[in-house]
Amino acid sequence: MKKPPTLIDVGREAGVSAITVSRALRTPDMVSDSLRAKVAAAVEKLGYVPDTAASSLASRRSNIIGMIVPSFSNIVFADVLAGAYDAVDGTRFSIQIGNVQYSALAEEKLMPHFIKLKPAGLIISGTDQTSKTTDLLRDVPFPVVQIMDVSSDPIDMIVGFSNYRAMSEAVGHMIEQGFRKIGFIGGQMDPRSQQRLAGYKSTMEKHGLFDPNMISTTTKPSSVELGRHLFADLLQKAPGCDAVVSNNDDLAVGVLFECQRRNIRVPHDMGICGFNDLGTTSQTFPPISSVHTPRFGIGSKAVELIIAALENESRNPQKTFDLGFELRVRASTRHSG
Amino acid sequence: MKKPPTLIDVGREAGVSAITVSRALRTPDMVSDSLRAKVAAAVEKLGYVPDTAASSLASRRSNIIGMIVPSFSNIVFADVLAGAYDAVDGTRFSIQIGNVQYSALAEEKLMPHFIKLKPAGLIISGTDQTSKTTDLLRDVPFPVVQIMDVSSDPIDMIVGFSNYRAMSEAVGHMIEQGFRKIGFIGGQMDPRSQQRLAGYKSTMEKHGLFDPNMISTTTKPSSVELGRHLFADLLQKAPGCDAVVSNNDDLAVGVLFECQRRNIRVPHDMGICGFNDLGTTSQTFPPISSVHTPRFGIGSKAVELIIAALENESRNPQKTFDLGFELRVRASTRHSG
DNA sequence: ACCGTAAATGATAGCGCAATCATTTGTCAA
DNA sequence: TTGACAAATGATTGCGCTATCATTTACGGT
Repeated sequence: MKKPPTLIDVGREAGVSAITVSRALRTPDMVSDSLRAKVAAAVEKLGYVPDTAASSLASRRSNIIGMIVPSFSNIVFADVLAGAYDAVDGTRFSIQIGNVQYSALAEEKLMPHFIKLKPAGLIISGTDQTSKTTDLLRDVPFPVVQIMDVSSDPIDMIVGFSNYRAMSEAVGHMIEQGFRKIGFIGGQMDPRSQQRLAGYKSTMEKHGLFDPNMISTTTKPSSVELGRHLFADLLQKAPGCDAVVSNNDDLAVGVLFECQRRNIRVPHDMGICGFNDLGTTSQTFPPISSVHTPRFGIGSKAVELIIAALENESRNPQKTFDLGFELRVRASTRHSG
Repeated sequence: MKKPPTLIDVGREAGVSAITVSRALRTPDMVSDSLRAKVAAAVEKLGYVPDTAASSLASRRSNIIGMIVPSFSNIVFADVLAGAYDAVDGTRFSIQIGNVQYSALAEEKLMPHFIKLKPAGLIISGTDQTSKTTDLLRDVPFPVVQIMDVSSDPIDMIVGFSNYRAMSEAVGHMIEQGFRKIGFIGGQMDPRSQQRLAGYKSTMEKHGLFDPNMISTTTKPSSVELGRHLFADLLQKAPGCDAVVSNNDDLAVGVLFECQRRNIRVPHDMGICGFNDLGTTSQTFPPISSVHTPRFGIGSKAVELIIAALENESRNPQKTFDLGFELRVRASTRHSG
């Protein structure tokens, strides 16, 4: 294990000083063409790789983009992560993930450590941070992007869609299709899911259809199995149910399976609408309607905003980026047609 | 934005020197009880958080555990990540994830950067690194754990299960149940999936049942939709098929949906067996048999091995950790019974 | 040729911490 | 009480890089 080369070694190889090499690598248009070529050759020959720790220490900033996700088991965040990683690919940035398991308190505890990384930017989920977290983040010298939601008062920037309107539209569609006793089931009732529930509630109320017995939720993590149980629970509390909307696709798939088991015909006897459009719902028999959400795009957009904020002196004045949603109507909610 | 406190500030607050504070925090049993208490109070009062960049630079090592995964979209790795994050929780270690999209070449390119982090350890998937990657990793001053496989010749340590034996057992079970024309479908045919295919092939051959027409694979990412297509393809190539095994659960779920659509009765007309037991297969109607794999356990064990290797001077001589698998027999393969 | 200016490169110092070596304090046997 | 030794604490230095300031070189107008 001989010692890896430093800037000094590269400089010696190229016949220049270390600081010049540093410049050639970080700000290539500030040096001459010939130098750039010499340095590139020396880097290649020696296999030089920069020391990020030393760089961070000296420059008082790192190329890490911090990303705090509530969970790995929810495939929703897998897509967001994929988008984020896609956007850093080929740049000098890298991503550091923190997992806080849907706990705002865990997030608060994690925050000082992420801040101490002097990251290029930070991505966090939703708008329901603790006030301590919010206070910290409002005073931080790097861009902060909240994701998966929209808000008129973001900490800094926010990229997402309106959970409230998305669910409202889904419920409106089902009412239009002639469903009347539409139940709501929800797992992992985090703040975004609460907004979906609010959208459900207000739309039902607007049509004089709301009945609190038609709601069955839990804080347990969402899963196909949970969907079956919540649906069974719902049928017991509100036997006349003719449709279900859920706050996540896996619940909706569970409802379909339970219907198959009980010989409940979909959509004739029971309409089903999922949320997020995670891929399975389009493949079931019958296919299940769902609200498609731009998860990958949210991840990549969040990263792009951070990189852009760093490069442009004049920050983009736009703070809220609503990437929208799209109701994908499938057989499971075609009642009247 | 006043400057965050350093060890010197904490030392001043506690009435000792900076280096003593450093010791009190890193090696608490080398200092007196009273000092430990004083330092803890000062840290608390000032809100001191260590600077990882400075620490890494000075100590020539970091507390980062590198983890290279082939993909985020495959839920298999979400579980592994969850296990790994669970195991670092409460320790001084953190995880840095690299995503290489099933490309050994991308992995090779990423490797020098991960090594330059001077990580506490590195976790990589499978045993099919490029020879350059292997050479690099054999000469590295930190523990390396390969996961998702077993091998008699790991780079350093390996945690997983035998993909070959797992699939062999699944196929053996189906033969035992009276299925004869058992097809194999596979998406994302990475090296582990190739081993599963090999297990299928050898077991079929052993019983004189092998027919190359009953294999339908692709390198496209596994999904429910892909399962439907591969199954349709299989039925065309081998119309007499009476069962299917897949290299991943989502394919198996797709097969079930396609059977429902075509009015093929499961298991009467068609047996189905999945792989990984990702949660949905146990909930379908009928439930689908699958091979349960210890994904969470693999992630946590890999991290624990790295932490243990760092703490014990005498490294554990055991290098291979076979965490096993478990065939979960469900209705979809109960043919004879 | 000369100066002024811009472009290109260099020298120095310090980021915050831990490795290393040095010193002080405490403890106990004889 | 003293000396020997261990335990506890301190001083110095440098990890590899970049911020900052300083210097050299290039070049065009007069």
